[in-house]
Amino acid sequence: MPSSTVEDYIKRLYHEEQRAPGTLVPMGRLAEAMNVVPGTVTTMIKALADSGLVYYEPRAGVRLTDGGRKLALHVLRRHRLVELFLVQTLGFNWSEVHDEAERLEHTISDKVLDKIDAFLGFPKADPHGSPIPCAKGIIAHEPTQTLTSCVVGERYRIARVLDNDAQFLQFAERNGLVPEAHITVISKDDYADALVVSCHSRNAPCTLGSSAAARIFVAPALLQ
Amino acid sequence: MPSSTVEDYIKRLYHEEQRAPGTLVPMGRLAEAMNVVPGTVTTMIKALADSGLVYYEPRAGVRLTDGGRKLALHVLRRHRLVELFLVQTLGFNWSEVHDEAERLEHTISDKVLDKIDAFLGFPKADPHGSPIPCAKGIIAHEPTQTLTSCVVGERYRIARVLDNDAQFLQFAERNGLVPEAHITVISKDDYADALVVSCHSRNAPCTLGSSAAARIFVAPALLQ
DNA sequence: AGGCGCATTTTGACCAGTCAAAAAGAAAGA
DNA sequence: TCTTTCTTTTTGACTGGTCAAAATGCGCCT
Repeated sequence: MPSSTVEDYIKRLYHEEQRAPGTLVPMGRLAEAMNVVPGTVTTMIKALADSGLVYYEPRAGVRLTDGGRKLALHVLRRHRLVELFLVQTLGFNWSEVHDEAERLEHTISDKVLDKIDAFLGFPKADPHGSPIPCAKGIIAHEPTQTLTSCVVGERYRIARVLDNDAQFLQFAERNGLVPEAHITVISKDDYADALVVSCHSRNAPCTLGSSAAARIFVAPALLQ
Repeated sequence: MPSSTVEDYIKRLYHEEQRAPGTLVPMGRLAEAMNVVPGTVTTMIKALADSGLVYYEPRAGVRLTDGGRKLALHVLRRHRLVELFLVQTLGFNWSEVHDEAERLEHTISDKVLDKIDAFLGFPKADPHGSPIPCAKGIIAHEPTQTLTSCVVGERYRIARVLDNDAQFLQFAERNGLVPEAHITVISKDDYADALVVSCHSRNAPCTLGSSAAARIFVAPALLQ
């Protein structure tokens, strides 16, 4: 059984890989993501490489092996099912559940996980729109286009909102920026580093800085 | 925040104290309960004494302080609410949930715990009949009489079945020996170390050895 | 009182995970 | 090519929790 520390490294590494697919993740980046000093990462990654979860190229970086990816998706599945469960069944707000899930994802057994999955009706996505990997470790395509690269005037559908900042999630909810909402970018100002987005079924448009806009992923609008 | 190891020591100590109220728990007994060697317990108990959770008398034994008891009851509350939740909401059998709860009890936050408590309607007891401490750390009186000390021929109500052995729980369930069931001890044979118990609302009586009988706690029968 | 047996404590060691700080590589500029 | 700078690795140390085995203390029996 991998320790919860190991699971955390693997999960982080998965996330960092997503941000720049096909490249090795540098140790420094992983250290920052894990909130430890670089030396600690070097030590840990060597151990993970020995146990076959990652491919490690000294002084270049690190990448998940197939086994590592499988573990990452398993952790992600637990995380996202727990998040949805907390929101759907226990009535939590979507901004509160990330930290809770961060701890619970390491202690939920497969047996409990399967019961939760069935109880929720085998859901496809968590409350933030992130796809839930299935038990076999297959995950739906995660959208890659964010608000920052939207064409002004086009209609889009919000697919996913990054969940690691509770404050931002509260802001997003207040402004109707939630999965499945349809929106249009009204204007974009590259110099001010900001854009104005109008949420269909809302009156007041709202303004986002680019780092906030980058947290919102979009997909093509549904017809009509 | 106490580590989950600390919580485990405190919880075990609470259980051992229950078995012989008012006396110091010897280190050896705690070592056995925790499944570690005695030296480990000595080290750990010294640390717990330093942090004020236990009173430690060298070479005599150890006992919870008020602070320690409060923590123990908090852990117990988590354990029992989780057990009930797993049975009631996720459809687990009462024999499966002990081990799951054993891990989850250390990662459930107060926030989640309160939600579960409300979701279940502020229950008073877990699926095995053990009382659930309230949020303030007050626990209902746990019954002390077991099947072994029942008067032959008298009617009793099963109050609680110890939950630490899944096999036994399955056996108990098969024979109707569950909380709130009314039973009568039909005969007792001290030399054979066994007794025969008849379960009201069942046809066939069943035979229990004394160590099994000691796992079943009874209370006065409800009137007719 | 003297010694025996048993529970307990001490000692030294280990593993996982971490940090601080020194050492080593690599890349890039002059 | 030489030097500077930045990242990465190494080294030594520490914490929490554990074990094995030796040392200690206590009660009890004769």
